[in-house]
Amino acid sequence: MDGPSTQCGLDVSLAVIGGKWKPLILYHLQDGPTRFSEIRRRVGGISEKVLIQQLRELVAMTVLVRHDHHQVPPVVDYALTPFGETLVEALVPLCEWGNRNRAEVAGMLQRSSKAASV
Amino acid sequence: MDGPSTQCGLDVSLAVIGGKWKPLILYHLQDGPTRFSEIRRRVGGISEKVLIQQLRELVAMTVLVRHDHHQVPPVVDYALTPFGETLVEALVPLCEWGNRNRAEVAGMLQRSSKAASV
DNA sequence: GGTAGAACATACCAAAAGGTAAGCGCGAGG
DNA sequence: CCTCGCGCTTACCTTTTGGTATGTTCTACC
Repeated sequence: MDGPSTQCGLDVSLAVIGGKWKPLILYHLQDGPTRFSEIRRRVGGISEKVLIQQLRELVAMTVLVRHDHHQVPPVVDYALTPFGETLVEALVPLCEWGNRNRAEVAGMLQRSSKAASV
Repeated sequence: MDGPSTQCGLDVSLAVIGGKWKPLILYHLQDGPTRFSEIRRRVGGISEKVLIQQLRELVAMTVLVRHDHHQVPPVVDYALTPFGETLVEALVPLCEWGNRNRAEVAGMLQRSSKAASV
């Protein structure tokens, strides 16, 4: 039942980084292992529920590893796996594209009255 | 009101290629101007309503141009703009990543019982 | 005449994604 | 003792997204 859409790898990537937050989360994990609350602060605007959800999914895809320090109060951090790092690298051009065209895109979003805080 | 998420360009890119279909559509337009019905066939699995919707948005973002041949029955085609081509280029690594890891990711999706026709 | 196909529009619906709010066990700090 | 913060969980609700079904205009084909 493979549809004709199975020729390009984008469907695969989208299955991994789909959603509003995953790419952002990965981006903010580039500097090494990061604690849950720190990720939350860095990403900004994401709710705890959604963040955990996304982190779990990324861990399930072996893009991240969760490290529980077994302390109380809880100390847990998340880090990119080598596999995850290859993903982040594939994400870089898109990130740069975004930076290059931030102003332009922001302007367009405004004009189509879909204004956001971009 | 800029949140801390405004440092990386991914939010901008996501604003343009967000959604389940846009990256696929762009991919399938690489070979030049393509007619509506042909895009639909190539992408596969997308409904007319959604395709038109996505195409309109991409046109609004000046990623695509719509060319109406003013014929009846209707003949219309869509093509990447130079701007759109830069986007597609930024998408290439992600596409390659997907192809390299198709099997692995497919396996993981299965194991997490989220099976799809990937 | 009936049908098919082009490129849409429109109304309505279901599913998914995301958001809000509350609470939990527990230790540190006031 | 009260509260805060940690890393979650749960229940519930709203928004977004995508999908289905149908209709439209017109031409070509059988």
